[in-house]
Amino acid sequence: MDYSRDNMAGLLRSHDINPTHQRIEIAHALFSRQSHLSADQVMAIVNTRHSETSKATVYNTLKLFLEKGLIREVIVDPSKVFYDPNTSAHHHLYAVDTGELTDIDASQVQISGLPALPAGMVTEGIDLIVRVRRAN
Amino acid sequence: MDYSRDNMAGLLRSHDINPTHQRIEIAHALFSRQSHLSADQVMAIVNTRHSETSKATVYNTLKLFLEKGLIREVIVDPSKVFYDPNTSAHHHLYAVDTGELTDIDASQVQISGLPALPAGMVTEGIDLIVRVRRAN
DNA sequence: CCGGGAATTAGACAAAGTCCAGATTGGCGA
DNA sequence: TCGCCAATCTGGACTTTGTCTAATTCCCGG
Repeated sequence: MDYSRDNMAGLLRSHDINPTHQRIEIAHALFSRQSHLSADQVMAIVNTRHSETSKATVYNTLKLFLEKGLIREVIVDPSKVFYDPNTSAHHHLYAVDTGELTDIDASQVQISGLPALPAGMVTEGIDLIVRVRRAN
Repeated sequence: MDYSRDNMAGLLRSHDINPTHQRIEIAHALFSRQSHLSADQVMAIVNTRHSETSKATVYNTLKLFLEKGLIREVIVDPSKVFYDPNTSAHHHLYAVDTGELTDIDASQVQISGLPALPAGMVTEGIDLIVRVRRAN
């Protein structure tokens, strides 16, 4: 995959997002790493050289990417949300002591026996989180 | 089940927790309702008549109950943690628009095909969250 | 070059949760 | 019963994550 800045513009456009400088930088930070980042981490990466992007823009942009289905939100730690550039079906392995977050491919995993949804409700997503820690 | 205040003392003792006034009130709030409460909600319930328990104590006590295995933590909403007096195996159904959180009995649900854990790691728990919203 | 809507910004603000030093409590031995 | 001591509780300052707003900047079509 090509995650160069140049290609980010196309990616954004294909998701109906106006590609601006800041948005390209933020997309690049997430996609070139292919890892789970918090808003804080994204801000730090984007502003390494000199301050370029404000906090408000980082939060707004991440929310926009989320709405447009470009990235996913992973809620495993009460203190911060992680953003995941991998939107294909997958689950997560969370090391509670180190805070490390890894993907689990969903194609091997089967979940069966879930009860029917309450009437008038639709599933927005199913999150499966395996919490692990060092054996002592 | 008897979730009277009198019985809370025994419950706490059986989990190796010194039963104090405040701890009994907090346990009573959670267990008599059998529902998922946030720290804020616990504090509001405990202090309905007149202020009796400080914020610090509520947070400390919930953390203590958690360590001692008396309650569980449910992380579904980035803005607040819920505490669950039901520690038997079960999953959760989360209505993203209303914030309502319901239990899913785990006995009917099967999860298969999870990959082996990394060496030296043990599972602390598996959280399965079904996110739903109103169909439009 | 100009006007206007979209995007960005700094900084004030809000809410959840943590921390600390001092005050209170309650159980126990004398 | 009394006084002591460790455990517990407290108010309030503080931190962190995230939101909001009003003012500015950017960019594009004409």
